[in-house]
Amino acid sequence: MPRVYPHPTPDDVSLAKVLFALSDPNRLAMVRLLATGASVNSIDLAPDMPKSTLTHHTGTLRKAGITTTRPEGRNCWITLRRDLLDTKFPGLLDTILRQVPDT
Amino acid sequence: MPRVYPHPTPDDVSLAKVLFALSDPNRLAMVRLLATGASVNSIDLAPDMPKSTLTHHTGTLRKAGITTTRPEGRNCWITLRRDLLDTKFPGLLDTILRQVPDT
DNA sequence: TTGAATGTTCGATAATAATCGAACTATCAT
DNA sequence: ATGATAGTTCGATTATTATCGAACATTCAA
Repeated sequence: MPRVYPHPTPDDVSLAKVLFALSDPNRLAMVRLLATGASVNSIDLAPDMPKSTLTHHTGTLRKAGITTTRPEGRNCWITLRRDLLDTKFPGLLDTILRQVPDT
Repeated sequence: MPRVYPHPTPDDVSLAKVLFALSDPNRLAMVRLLATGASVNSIDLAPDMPKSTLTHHTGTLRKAGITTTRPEGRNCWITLRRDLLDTKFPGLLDTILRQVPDT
């Protein structure tokens, strides 16, 4: 049975959950790596993070509506849901990605 | 001894903490009430909330750099730190306040 | 088919946060 | 002074989240 990753529909995406997901430094760093729009192998989002912790964070981002997860072989390709986020929360992503990582 | 409310300097305000503070529905609702820029009596930010819980949330917003708290008599006047937020995270507040409360 | 690699799930634990009553301080009105 | 009011602090409890090892499933390479 292949792996399946549910993604919330736009109506199910709430601002509070998006903000919460982005408020974790680990996840914020992941989102920055996805800023170009390219698909990134999940393992490259946090190479030094324990596997189960990585799964936790990628799942949090996905369930919040921030990312898509596409399985391919043994890997997961992660992308930003820019279209959804820009439509639903115009400017939010741009504002957040404009920040330098530390601030 | 009069009450004193420490406010973080701009350099001490981090995006992650701001996002976290805003990710709570109660606090997000408070920020919406402050959107006009007017000072709001703290009690009016959540009239039905227990006092100690209200103190907790107003303190979280203040320590995150989102609001100012100015004591006057027995009351506290709360304002949005729009200047700081717009300078440090341009567009963030506008984006968030543009949203309808439920989404 | 065997073994290695990737990711998930489960379970336990630690850390953090939310909630709120009670006691307290400060302030104001009378 | 006395009492009422607003807000804080403290402490306890509950809820949520983060972390991560171990066992497991899936996929791929040899």
